[in-house]
Amino acid sequence: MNKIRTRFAPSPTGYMHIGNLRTALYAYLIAKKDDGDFILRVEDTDQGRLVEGAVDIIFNTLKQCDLKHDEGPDVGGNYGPYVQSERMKAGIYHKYAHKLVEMGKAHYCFCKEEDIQKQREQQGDSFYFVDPCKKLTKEEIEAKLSSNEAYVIRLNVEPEGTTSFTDEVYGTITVDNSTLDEMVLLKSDGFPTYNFANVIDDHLMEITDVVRGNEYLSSTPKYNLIYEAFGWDIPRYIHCPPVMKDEHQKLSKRNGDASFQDLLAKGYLPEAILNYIALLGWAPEEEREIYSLKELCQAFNVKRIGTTGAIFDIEKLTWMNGVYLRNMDMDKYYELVKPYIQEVIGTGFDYKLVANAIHDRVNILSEIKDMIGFFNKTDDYTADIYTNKKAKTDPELAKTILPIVLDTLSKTETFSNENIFNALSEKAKECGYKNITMMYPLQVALSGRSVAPGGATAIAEILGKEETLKRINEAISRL
RNA sequence: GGCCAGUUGGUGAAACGGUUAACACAUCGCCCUCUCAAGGCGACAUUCACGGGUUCGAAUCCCGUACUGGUCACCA
Repeated sequence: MNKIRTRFAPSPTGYMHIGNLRTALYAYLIAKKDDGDFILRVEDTDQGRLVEGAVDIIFNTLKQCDLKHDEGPDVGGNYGPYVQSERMKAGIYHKYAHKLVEMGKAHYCFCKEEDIQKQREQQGDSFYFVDPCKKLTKEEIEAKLSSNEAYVIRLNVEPEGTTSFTDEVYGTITVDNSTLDEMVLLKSDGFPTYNFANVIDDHLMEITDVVRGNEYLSSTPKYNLIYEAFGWDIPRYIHCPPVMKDEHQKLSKRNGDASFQDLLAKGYLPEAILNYIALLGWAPEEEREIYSLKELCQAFNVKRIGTTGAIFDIEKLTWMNGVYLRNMDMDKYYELVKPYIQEVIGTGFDYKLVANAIHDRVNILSEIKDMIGFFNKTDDYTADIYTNKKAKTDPELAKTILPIVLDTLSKTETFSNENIFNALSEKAKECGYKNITMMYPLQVALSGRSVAPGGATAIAEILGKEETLKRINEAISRL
């Protein structure tokens, strides 16, 4: 069996959105599952729609996701992407288009846009373009060519019969040839159409498995006609269901929907994003959802790709991101979280202790900011937040509790979480309070919040004895 | 409009003719607990878009209807 070769073939027209990335992921996984090759090819044949920097975004996104491609032109010792506009300069597409004309499988067309429009108006809904240029004699064509008349090259298609192909996901699909038009292969600006360049390159690059979005499902027979015209083998097709924004709309860059870059900026991890999107439209055999890229390579199976659009659910991604953060090696976690913590509280506090305090509650990195703001300065609050059902506390009780806490802590020598906790628990027992009745007012005094990360004693440790006592005093004076 | 495809809970989904219709997110309870989380436990689709068939038996097979999406470019 030939080595599996897949490719990701985006056009550089903007940001990389999640649906795109998932297609890249699937292409990668399909190749890597069988130790095959993954290729990156930029399809920039529409010069009008190019977006500055889009190639870099694609390139960097794949890099950040660790979706490495296996070959490409040499760029400073690394593999760059194949770029179709570069390949065009070498005359590849031009050559193959003209070869098809020689073979009698394609023809020159000199029609203007108005000519086609006219037919469209005459025929109405059941429009099928009949190209008058097909009847041109050799001499007429030569004459037009030598007078530099603009032309395109169109594939010859007989409108009789049917064409069918088998997609690995959607099964066998048959269409009427009368629905297939004589598509343009080479545009009048000399560029190949996407369809044509795509087929030529897939063949030349020996792509065995074409992985792409299901919007190409209905044009696949047209591609096959090109393969057949050349007498080339048709690849396996794997059309992926769309990733949706909601029930009706696909995820798109135009609406500013979740792009990979946006998610990164919000503090989602590439590994978590990849893991999550793998599950949109594909289901593993095992009852498990957390997979590293490597594990995904093993577990992936084309047969389990679904056929329905999947709605992108940021809540589940958020949960999964939290799982990654919690399961991560602690040193790695500290490094990751350090800049977010220090951005808010500077270097005055031990960032590792803060990191520990928020470890179980951070799902996305951008949440950290709001979580720890009170370390700098106690939040503004009103006394009514001392009222807590579970702790059975209220502002009145706080007036008696807080001085006890102050007294206890001022006598605590080694100001560690454990020591503080033990001292306070003991005191609580002595006074006949539940722990929480002591702890909750302390938390409020230190943070100004009814909800704070880590627990009151952990906060006290981080703040240090001096600051802790100061804040308790302030709190008492406010009551 | 023609053609192609899809339709299991709020969401991702499993099930390959016979199960109480898995599992996960979300939601809601309870437990644990120094708040919130995290963790543990439990609840949550009398039903698989609808209507007919086939079958002892259908979410699973067949037909029709409805709805949704895709596609009909010198865009990808």
